Amino acid sequence: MISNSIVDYIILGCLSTQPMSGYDIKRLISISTSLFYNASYGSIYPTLKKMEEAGLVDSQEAVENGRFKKIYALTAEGQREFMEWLENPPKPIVIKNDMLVRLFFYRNLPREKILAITSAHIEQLKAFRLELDEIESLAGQEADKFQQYTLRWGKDFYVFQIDWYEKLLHDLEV
Amino acid sequence: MISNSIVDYIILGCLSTQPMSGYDIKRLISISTSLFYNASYGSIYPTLKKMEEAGLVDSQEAVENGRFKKIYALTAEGQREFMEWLENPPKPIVIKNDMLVRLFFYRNLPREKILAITSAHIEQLKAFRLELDEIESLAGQEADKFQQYTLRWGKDFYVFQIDWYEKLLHDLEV
DNA sequence: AATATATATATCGAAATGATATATGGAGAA
DNA sequence: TTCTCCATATATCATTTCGATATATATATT
Repeated sequence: MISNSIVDYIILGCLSTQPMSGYDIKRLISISTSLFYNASYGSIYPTLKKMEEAGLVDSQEAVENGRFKKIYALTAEGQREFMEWLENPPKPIVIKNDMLVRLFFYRNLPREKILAITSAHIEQLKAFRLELDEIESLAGQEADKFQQYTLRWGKDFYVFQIDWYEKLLHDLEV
Repeated sequence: MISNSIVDYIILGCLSTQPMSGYDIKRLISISTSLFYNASYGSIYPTLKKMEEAGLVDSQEAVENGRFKKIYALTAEGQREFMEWLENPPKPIVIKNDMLVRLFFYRNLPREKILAITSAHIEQLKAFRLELDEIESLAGQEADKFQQYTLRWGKDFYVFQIDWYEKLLHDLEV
């Protein structure tokens, strides 16, 4: 394999648990890694095709509930490639944080609008924080120790953000 | 303007301080927003061209230290567009966190390798945390209150991460 | 004089996103 | 019953973005 995109390895990792379809992978990602690494259909399906050509996965067409399904499974080569990747050190984090970009330029905005947007943002963060409890009750049962750690990270990160913006609000109000 | 990429508004925001070139914008981003929103030349130069065609910026060719330079400035329309954007609520955060993806799959990795990678990751985070002090001494003088807040966020976020992984390390060691 | 680094613009291939197209099965309402 | 809506499922398309590289000149270092 030439490319080394992280999405490749998320997909291999999903298949290391059990064989599944592209749709299943997308859904699994959305209730597990999407918080800290998401992937779209537009990257999952071409990646599966590419990795099948490279011999890292193989597919088997199946009919489930009358519906056509293409089940992908790890090959020995794919398993080897995944384990090799897992031993490597991680790349630095990449963030796209719209709220902080706006904050960076808020000198241009009247105070009351800043307060309103910040308050609304805190409510948004609290809602996302609560969604994680739902995800936990959905996926938490069969999650292993490490998967539970990453869920914990998500919760802690939202608490960090909520606290941070509440402190900002307090600073701006006095 | 049809597109609404955040990068468009980072560029407009940079130009709202003073007229500057694409290279200047890239450098300014790298010591300010890059931590929470980065942009490459491959997006800055085409965006400047697009926005000039849309009438949001205009350019003026100049020679500085014998070198050719294309200085972009905000138009009244660009200023208006930027202010309008600034009043809107932010989009949700997007993260690409390689370390957490790996952690998610660490059930497959021997314990001592997990400990080694985590320790190295903490050292990385500490180094990035220290780089922010350098950035502060570089850009901190002329930074306004809001720009200082975003720098503070960066520092707090790295401290959060360092604490979090140190706690993880402790959990895994006992 | 030679080499490396910083300034500066620009573009390219590869990858990712967000949206949409297509199609079927099942649930519930009219 | 039939109609509509939603979930399942695969796939692709236009647009955006990244990371790398090409090109060229000025300055600093050796």
